[in-house]
Amino acid sequence: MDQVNLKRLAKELNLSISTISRALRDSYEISAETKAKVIALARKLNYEPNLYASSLRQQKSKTIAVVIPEIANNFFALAINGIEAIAQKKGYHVLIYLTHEDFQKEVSISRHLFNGRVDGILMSVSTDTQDVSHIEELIQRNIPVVFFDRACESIKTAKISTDDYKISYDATTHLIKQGAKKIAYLSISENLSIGKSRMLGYSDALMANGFRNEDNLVINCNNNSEDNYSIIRALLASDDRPDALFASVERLAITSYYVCNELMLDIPADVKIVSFSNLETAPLLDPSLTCIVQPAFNIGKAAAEVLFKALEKPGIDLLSESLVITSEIIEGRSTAKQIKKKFAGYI
Amino acid sequence: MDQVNLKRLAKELNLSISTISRALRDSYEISAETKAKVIALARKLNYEPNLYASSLRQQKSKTIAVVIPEIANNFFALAINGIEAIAQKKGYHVLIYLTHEDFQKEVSISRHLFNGRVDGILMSVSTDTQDVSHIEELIQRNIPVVFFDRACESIKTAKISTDDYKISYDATTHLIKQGAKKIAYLSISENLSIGKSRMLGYSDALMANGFRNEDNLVINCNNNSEDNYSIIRALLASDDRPDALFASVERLAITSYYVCNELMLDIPADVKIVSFSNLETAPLLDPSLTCIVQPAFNIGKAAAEVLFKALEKPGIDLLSESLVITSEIIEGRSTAKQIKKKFAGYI
DNA sequence: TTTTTTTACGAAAACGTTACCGAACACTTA
DNA sequence: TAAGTGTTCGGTAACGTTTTCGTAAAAAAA
Repeated sequence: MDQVNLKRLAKELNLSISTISRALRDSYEISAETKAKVIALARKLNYEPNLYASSLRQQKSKTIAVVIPEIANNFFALAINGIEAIAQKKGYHVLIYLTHEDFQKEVSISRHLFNGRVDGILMSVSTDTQDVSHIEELIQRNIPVVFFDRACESIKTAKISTDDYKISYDATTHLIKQGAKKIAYLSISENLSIGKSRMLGYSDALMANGFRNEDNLVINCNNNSEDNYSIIRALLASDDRPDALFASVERLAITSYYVCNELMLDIPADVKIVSFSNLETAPLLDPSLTCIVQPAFNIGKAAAEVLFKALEKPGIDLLSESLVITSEIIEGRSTAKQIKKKFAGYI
Repeated sequence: MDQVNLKRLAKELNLSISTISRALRDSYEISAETKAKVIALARKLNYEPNLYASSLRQQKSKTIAVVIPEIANNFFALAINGIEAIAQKKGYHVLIYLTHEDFQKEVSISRHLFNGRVDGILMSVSTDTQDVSHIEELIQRNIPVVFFDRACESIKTAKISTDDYKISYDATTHLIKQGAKKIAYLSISENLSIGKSRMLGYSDALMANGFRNEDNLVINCNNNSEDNYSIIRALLASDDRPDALFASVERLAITSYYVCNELMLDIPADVKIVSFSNLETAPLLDPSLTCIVQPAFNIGKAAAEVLFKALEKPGIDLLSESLVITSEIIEGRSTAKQIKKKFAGYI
């Protein structure tokens, strides 16, 4: 019996297990001196409560899950940072699950969470999630789910998103102002709510600026980076190639840079590029990239805060806790008007 | 009673709880037909075992912890990817804890893990970890710990690292070959084992190439990015500034790029830069960055594999499972010999 | 036939914690 | 004095699972 548990403490102090438990939880039923003795011994022996026992007993785990498509992506990494900051403050543990944009994996992960593994879930769905019954089942089982960034519209719960429509509209308008005549939109998925909003912002901006319907040039990319390279290469190698790209996610912009390098296309003279991105090095790229920067850390924080609100007040109407946080366009040389000309200290 | 648990299944099938349990675990004591009935109902009701109950009973949790300094860092993000790949294959859950390079937080996290919260731990220590008693206590409590990248030398357990000494030696030699006369080493911590190895590789390479002792120019940076900016700015603004920087971690290289931009210093003509880095955009930077690329994904995978080996065979000698994986130098223009001259398609 | 073995299941005890129900004791109040 | 009240603690039943032990009934061996 070298385990440090309540029984061990009780035996050493000649007290009952329940007294020890209450002393450690600072119950009013225990005298100050007893509490002091118990706490002193607990500290001395490095007592840590067995989370599994107390979770089983209390039917709550002090743990939340974060389900995201990928982690090698600045947006999600920063969001996790925000989530973790709140969770650590609240004394919660954070489980990370990666779907790798695979719907089946997302379902399988959700099923693992069906039975009280976690108290709540923060989720950004994968690109090919259409059937949402696995998420509905979670909610039915009283496990609150809060979406951040990528949400399922049909599910009535909190969604922490950014102003995707407006900022896409603005970014497209920016491209037009900078002289772009033919703008391609690089899409990853039409299923995603954010995909829809972003694409709509793009096409509405085109219409508002006198473009015609046939100018709506949506290029469907996917989750395979080699495929995407081919797709974008084909696009930019064609005779009537666009003179501007609007990348709906960061990695499509990066791929576009590589393609431009290979095809010896000058950014921004031949092709202007704007992208959703949280790249720390965006200003250091050649040329610096015009980004739509989402406040990833704050999105994570906000999502976590809403989730904890739901955990503290069960039965709260989560749908009405939805939040829209504004993004920001950081201009780089990748959408500059003039012929490319470099000088140090730019940006 | 809308909970789906063994009792519920037992009642619906008129069987005992233990029979249900054994049927689901495919025990030889249960007839094929009973098993079939149980499994069918379990599937129909979306039964998922309560992890807390079984963890409590079995004294193991099918969960591992990953303790790292930060997550908004490509190296750690990729390492987690590797870890998660193995964990998901083995049916394990992954808890992420961030220390934010704060020793106290590392201790507090470790203490949380003292009592069976996880079956094993993968750890990359924070820069200011010197006292390692919290880690030793974990091992004493029979929780295997495997270090990756940043290890504590004094602790006798598996360390998955890269060839830091050799690759630093090579990188420094490369700088010298490219014409660098005065090379500064940007350090984050002398405590860290990897810090020591990297620094030693640097200084040994200097000595081997006829540099003198006083050429050993080690600049101590820290975890505050503003501090680092000032430190590097002071270094590069001085009259006898170095003509090359060896950044021991990625973010110091990025900061150096920003400083060079501000001071209008040309990379590589005025200052050459080489850095440990897993930046996906390194070849796209202006100029492209010469990187020491650590195989982050494989390090994570290898560390997880060693940990699972220990979990499957308790009592294994972890120290002898240590592994050294080789890094690779990817040359960019940031260490080019010639005066800066740009052409498309480079790299 | 009787005895042993095998098959297939049930009862119950754990795992460590929390919470409900008392209960002894001192003290106050009617 | 009797009844109520507050304080401080112990006993015990859960939480859902796994596992040891026991035991009927059926099958095999004697």
